[in-house]
Amino acid sequence: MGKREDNAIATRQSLIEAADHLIVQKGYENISVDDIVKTSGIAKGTFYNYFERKEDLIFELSKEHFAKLNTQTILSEQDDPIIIIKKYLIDFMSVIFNSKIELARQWVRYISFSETNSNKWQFDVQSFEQLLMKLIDADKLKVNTPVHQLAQLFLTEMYGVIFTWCISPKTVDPIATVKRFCDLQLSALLQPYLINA
Amino acid sequence: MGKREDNAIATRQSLIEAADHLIVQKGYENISVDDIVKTSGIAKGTFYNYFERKEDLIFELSKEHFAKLNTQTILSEQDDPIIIIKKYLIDFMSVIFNSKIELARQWVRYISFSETNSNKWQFDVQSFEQLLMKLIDADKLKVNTPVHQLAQLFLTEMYGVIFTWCISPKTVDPIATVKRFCDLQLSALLQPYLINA
Amino acid sequence: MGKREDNAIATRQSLIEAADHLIVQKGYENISVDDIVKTSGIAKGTFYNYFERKEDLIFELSKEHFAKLNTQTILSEQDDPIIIIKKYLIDFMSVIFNSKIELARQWVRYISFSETNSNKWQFDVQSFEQLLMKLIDADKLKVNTPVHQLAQLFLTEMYGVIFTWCISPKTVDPIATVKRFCDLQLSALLQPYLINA
Amino acid sequence: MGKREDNAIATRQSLIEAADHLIVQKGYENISVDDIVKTSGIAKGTFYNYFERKEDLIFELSKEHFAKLNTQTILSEQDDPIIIIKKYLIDFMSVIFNSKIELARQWVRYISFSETNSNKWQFDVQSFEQLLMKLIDADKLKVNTPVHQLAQLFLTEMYGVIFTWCISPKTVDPIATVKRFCDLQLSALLQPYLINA
DNA sequence: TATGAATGAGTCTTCATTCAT
DNA sequence: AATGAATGAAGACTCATTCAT
Repeated sequence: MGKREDNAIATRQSLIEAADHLIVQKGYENISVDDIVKTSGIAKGTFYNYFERKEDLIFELSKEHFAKLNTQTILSEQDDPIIIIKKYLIDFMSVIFNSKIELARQWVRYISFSETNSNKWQFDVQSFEQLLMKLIDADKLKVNTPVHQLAQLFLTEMYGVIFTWCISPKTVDPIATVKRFCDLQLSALLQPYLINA
Repeated sequence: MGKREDNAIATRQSLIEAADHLIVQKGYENISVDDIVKTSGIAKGTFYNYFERKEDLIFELSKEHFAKLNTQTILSEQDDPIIIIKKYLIDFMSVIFNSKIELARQWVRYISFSETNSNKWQFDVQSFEQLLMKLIDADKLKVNTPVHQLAQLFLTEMYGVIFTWCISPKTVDPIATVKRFCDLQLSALLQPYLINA
Repeated sequence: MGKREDNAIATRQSLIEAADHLIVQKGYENISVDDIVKTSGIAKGTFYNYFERKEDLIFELSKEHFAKLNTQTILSEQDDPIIIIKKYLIDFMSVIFNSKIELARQWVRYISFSETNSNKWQFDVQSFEQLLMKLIDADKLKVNTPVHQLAQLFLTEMYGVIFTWCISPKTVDPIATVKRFCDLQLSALLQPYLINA
Repeated sequence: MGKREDNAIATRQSLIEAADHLIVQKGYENISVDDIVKTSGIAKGTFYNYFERKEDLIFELSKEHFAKLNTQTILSEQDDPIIIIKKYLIDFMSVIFNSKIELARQWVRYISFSETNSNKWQFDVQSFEQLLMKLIDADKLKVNTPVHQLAQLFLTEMYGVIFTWCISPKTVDPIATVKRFCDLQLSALLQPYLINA
């Protein structure tokens, strides 16, 4: 409501943005509260009015941060489910590819840090499951499609591409790899579950 | 005659083992030289007789770990190339699975840190290429098999499995995932290149 | 209203004073941040709120010391330029002599460390040049007096005295040496440029 | 006698030379026993067979080191004592000037470190006293010449020149300064003690 | 005598967190 | 709610010295 609340929200946002900015430059492990408050121009004490511990901001951040990497599930009006899925996967990879590789690396490092960071993975699997379920609802896939299994399988491939890209950006082209994956395997994998119009 | 030399080697080994032990418990970033020397019962100064900086030990460790994670390419006397490949991939994953998950996590974090660590990936791809070439030589695959492409594809999947396992060990079962991958996709992918006896 | 600011200034001053005190006792190279904070009763971390590195405090100190060592050029109402100059040189030396010898030593070591510390020397030469020029203006020295040359000559002698005093305080008496220098050489050196009333 | 003794002397010398070499590069305070033994290729333990403590070598070194800066008192067959003295002083300064300025700086820093290092100064004063006494013996100076006083006075000037050269090598030309000093003051100072042939 | 591994006190520096203003 | 000075534990690294071989 009031101006005060707005200011408070703005302050909080400043801190998050500063941290976000710093993470890309220095990596998760190497940002200090000092860095954050200096970058945001906010007093150190103020930081602790908003976050009980540094970790809290990091957690907050991961939500903000990886939201950027989330694909919008837009079910195109396309007919062919294979093309729909291919588009989805390419979009998914594009979002990551278009971010800087450093961001992707930080993400890999962060996400593999501990089980508490598995949200993104869970979320991605669920999103893909939803896509498949929409396709089922739209009578484009059979009701017995093993939604969860396929989602895991596809996402595993996606994560593998991201990972190997981080490892060897010169020899791995993420988008091309996804395209190849789709062309080589998609129809084979989905064949049993397709409903032919 | 090498009592002193033996002791020296033992000391060095103690340090490495202590570090190795601690990494599994606390993770890469959270082990201190103090921890290491206390665990190994060696004086702090001694540490620096063996490693110029803490990083050097970490590097040393990574090398050991990488070595551990290398699969022996043993071409079994099996007939069916699909079974041979499946066995190879399962062996590959078993080596990693049998190491502690913390070790795998450290490896993921380390390997994704920068391009300079891409050797393992290159090595793994090459190893798999060699397997495929052996199969070609043994007249089990056609000579036009796209060796490099397939190797990248399979290894990407493997790396994806490792990665997602690190992220979400409770929902991902690496060995089962590899088996499922093989069952669902191997024959489809290799079909065009199989030579039927 | 500046209670906090006042405290901060006091803290900073405590640190400087503690360091100053320690330097006299132990010498430049032998004081540690630990010593300083223990002496001043301030927490170690606080030190680094005020000085980015130990060196910075040392530099700060040098500035203070240099300031202390600067002689006030007060042109006395004396008639005889020789007496005026003698007084000036004795004053100059007294300032240094009255500081502890350790301080002088630190100064010698600091100032000779590199060219970047040559300000004090330049400043001293200029100050003496100004004295001579005032004497010219007051019609006590001829206008063709080689101001710069004489200034360098005299100051070289002064610096030599300080240096040898630091080396051998038992055999060198700085004030007496300056007096002797004046008595033996001043009239001879200035003779050509004196204006007799 | 034996080979053993020779070796021992050689080892000792190696250590001194290595330290000597390092001092010019890194300064008195910054050389470590480690540096010394690495440079000389001798084992660390061996160092302590020759010197009880690091300081002992430093002391040893100062003797060797500054011996280099000692002028050979060669009484030329010149007639005029003023010219003889001038030549001596210029030689004195040349030795220092011809060494690198860094060496001179180290020397200034070292020599001013504490009273224990006053040998060089004492030695220089005595050498000059000897010169003056030779001139008295040769009937070129009167027997009532204040040998010690003049020696101190001249050497103070010399040390002043060295010191200011270290401080401001760009504005101070040691040799020229000595020449100027001699030309301006030598005859005036010696006048009372000259014996005219 | 020569060796070099072992030692541990000591050094600088960082940083998350607290708290009086 | 905002501030920023104060804190002290913890970290990496150095180095003169000892001592068993």
